[in-house]
Amino acid sequence: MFEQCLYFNTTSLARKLEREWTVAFKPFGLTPSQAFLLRTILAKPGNHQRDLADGMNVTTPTMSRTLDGLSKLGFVERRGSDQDTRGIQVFPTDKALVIHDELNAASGKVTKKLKKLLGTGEFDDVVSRLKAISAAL
Amino acid sequence: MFEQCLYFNTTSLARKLEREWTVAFKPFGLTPSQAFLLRTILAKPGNHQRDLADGMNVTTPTMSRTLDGLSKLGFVERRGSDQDTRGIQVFPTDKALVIHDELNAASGKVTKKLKKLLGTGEFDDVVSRLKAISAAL
DNA sequence: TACATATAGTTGCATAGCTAACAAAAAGGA
DNA sequence: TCCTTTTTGTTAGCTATGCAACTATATGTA
Repeated sequence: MFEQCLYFNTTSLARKLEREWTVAFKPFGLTPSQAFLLRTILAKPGNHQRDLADGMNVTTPTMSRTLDGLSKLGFVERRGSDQDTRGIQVFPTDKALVIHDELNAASGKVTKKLKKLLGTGEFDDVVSRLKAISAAL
Repeated sequence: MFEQCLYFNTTSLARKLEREWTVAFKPFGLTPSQAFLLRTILAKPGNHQRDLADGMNVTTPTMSRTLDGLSKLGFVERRGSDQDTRGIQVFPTDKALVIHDELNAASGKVTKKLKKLLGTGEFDDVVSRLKAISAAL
């Protein structure tokens, strides 16, 4: 029915990938959204929520709530910004630092598996095209 | 950070497309999920919920609740199957038949816009690849 | 300075999606 | 036939996501 629909095929694939990554991050007690956000925070501590939201392409309410979750789990800490008292900077806790490498390793494992399944060339090519489409929208 | 990640780019694009299609179906009072499901039901009335769930690549609880929504809006009707009394067949109501053409027209309009933006060749190529990846997973 | 506008975050309320647990009916086998 | 297993749907409870509305602070301008 929707074989040629970009929306249908994109969202459908997104659900399949979501299931794949859910399994990968389960040992950490993290959902894919939480895990990817945490990886971003670990890679660059001190980002403002606004920038995190832009970077992950979600709205600020979504970012606010995902951070609530990570905060409750003890993986991140929010501190008021010095430069702009409206803004809030986000930092990883020690608990997050401990799993940093394992988290990246788990991610790398899934990517490797998918690349093997699809072929590295095909994998990279599709990702590039997806990025190009996102940029065009 | 996740420039080369299939999951990240797919889900990110999915969110952007979701926003695009949300606007398109708003005049009908339908969300994209509801609208695509309704189009499926209009195209082939009498499908069982199980088959609809498989076709849309969602779980049965999700299908059940999306149908609850369409049912509450008066667009679909559920009838117990004769062959298998466990099963439930789904039919469009007259209210749905009335908007059938407009719904497809609205969808076609968005697709046309996206094809123009991305180029028809690129569009079709990406969709084919997404389908291939879905099939491989 | 004072007021209007813009920006950062949160909260309320909605849908979409999942897993787990359940009820009911069908299918299969001893 | 009777019992086990499988299948179909629903319900409960969770996260993810969005929009609208709100608070608080910053910025820009008269």
